Amino acid sequence: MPIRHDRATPVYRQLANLLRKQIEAGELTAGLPVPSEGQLTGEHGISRDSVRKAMAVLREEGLIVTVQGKGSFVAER
Amino acid sequence: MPIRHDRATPVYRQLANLLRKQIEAGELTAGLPVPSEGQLTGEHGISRDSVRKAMAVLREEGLIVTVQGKGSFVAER
DNA sequence: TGGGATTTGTTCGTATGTATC
DNA sequence: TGATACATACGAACAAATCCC
Repeated sequence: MPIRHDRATPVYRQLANLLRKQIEAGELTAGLPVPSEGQLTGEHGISRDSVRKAMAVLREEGLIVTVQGKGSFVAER
Repeated sequence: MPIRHDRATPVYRQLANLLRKQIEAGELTAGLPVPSEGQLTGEHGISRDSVRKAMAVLREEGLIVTVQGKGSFVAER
């Protein structure tokens, strides 16, 4: 499901929802990296700003852990 | 002409324009290296980010070729 | 064999400006 | 007014390739 510029749900929330589903479905595995900011901006055609906001949401939910210079990783649970 | 932080033309575009002129004027010769990222950041007082964006522009224009660990070189034509 | 220096490649961190809704 | 979104710009850390001694 592509991300839309629709006024109902912000782009960054759509991405956060998408990634959350992939984590819960096990498509993104604990300990392994989530696609990088660059990857996600390219894949979805959105700005880095929106990607980072989405990651911030997941980080606050405890679903990912982020390390400067390395990437974001699916949290162990 | 020094590079300015002016909002009309981004820093990285200014540098791309500058280097393009030097290539077209033959001041930077085919097969020889373009100044390194470190050189360009120092000379112009701009960030590596901006330098790399400028190089990306010239690379897409086919004016330079870049090799990791070696540098960027003026393309043969 | 090894290590150090240089250079580009990749990643996240932060801030600012602009535009839109 | 505030939230959203994009672009620009600077920093910082880490990774990989190349070169030389």
